[in-house]
Amino acid sequence: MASKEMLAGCPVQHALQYIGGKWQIGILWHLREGTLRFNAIKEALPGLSEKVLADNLKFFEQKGIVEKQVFAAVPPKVEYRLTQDGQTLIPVIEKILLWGYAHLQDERVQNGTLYTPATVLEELQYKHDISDSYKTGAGL
Amino acid sequence: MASKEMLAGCPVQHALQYIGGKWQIGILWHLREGTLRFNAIKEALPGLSEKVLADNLKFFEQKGIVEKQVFAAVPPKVEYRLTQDGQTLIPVIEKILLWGYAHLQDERVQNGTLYTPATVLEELQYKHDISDSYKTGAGL
DNA sequence: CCCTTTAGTTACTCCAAGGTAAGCTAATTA
DNA sequence: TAATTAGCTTACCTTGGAGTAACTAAAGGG
Repeated sequence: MASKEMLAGCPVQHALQYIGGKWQIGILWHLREGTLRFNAIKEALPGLSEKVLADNLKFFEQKGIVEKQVFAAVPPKVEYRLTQDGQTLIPVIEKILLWGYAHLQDERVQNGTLYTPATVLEELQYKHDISDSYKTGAGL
Repeated sequence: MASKEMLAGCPVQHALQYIGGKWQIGILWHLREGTLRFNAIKEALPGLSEKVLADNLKFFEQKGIVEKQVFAAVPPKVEYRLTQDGQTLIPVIEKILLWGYAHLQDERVQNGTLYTPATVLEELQYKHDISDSYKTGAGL
């Protein structure tokens, strides 16, 4: 994270440190509603390895985006939650997610992969598909 | 672009194809208000090489995000503009940019690098600094 | 005594995004 | 005749984000 050759002070490159990684948005998104244990995040994001998750959480913690709470127990229990600062990223991520979802549908419509009329989708999508999948985390 | 191992159908990874690259947001942002020639984009983004710009424009064109118009002339004249589809990314990018700008300021305030009271900034920033730098492209 | 559990760490590899530099075209200009 | 221009392409190299797998601690259960 935080590539060496970055234009200092560029808001784009700054923001990309937090949301440009393959799993960063997914991790933050799943933390949006509360506290999660390490394994809970991992299981919410199939394909995400322990190493990458640990790396990302360490980065977020160091940047004040995520808080870590360690319980003295064996086996270990560690909880992660967004800080107030971290919460500010959620509306940004929402926008990205909405675009991704909508554009994915458009692509399928043009491919003929999706056979539901686009007009129906436009009605449904924002009221049903998206809010549902946001709640369940499906597709993330 | 479009990494091989991508979870098919994941809206996050889909969106990151378009905004996750180091220069993608910058390129799209500078095209937001109209048509630009190849070199105009290049000069607007110091550090961006011709190869990377060409690669990105080719990707965007292929994906229907950007339109290319070639004029039969020597030396060549080529213009790029956002498609309607491409325009849908601008509000997303705006959100990212605003967050990046604000968070950058917060960082400086905490570092003591920035000596203007935060309360003053909150008033000014969204009405002056940001809209100005957006218009001039400063910091991109 | 060994297995399981959680939350990691360490060592290693890989690949593609990105950076660097040179070459190309063909008409115009000095 | 040589340089300049715009918009690329090609070849090459570097880097770091991400993937894989093995290893760890310490308590509790079978």
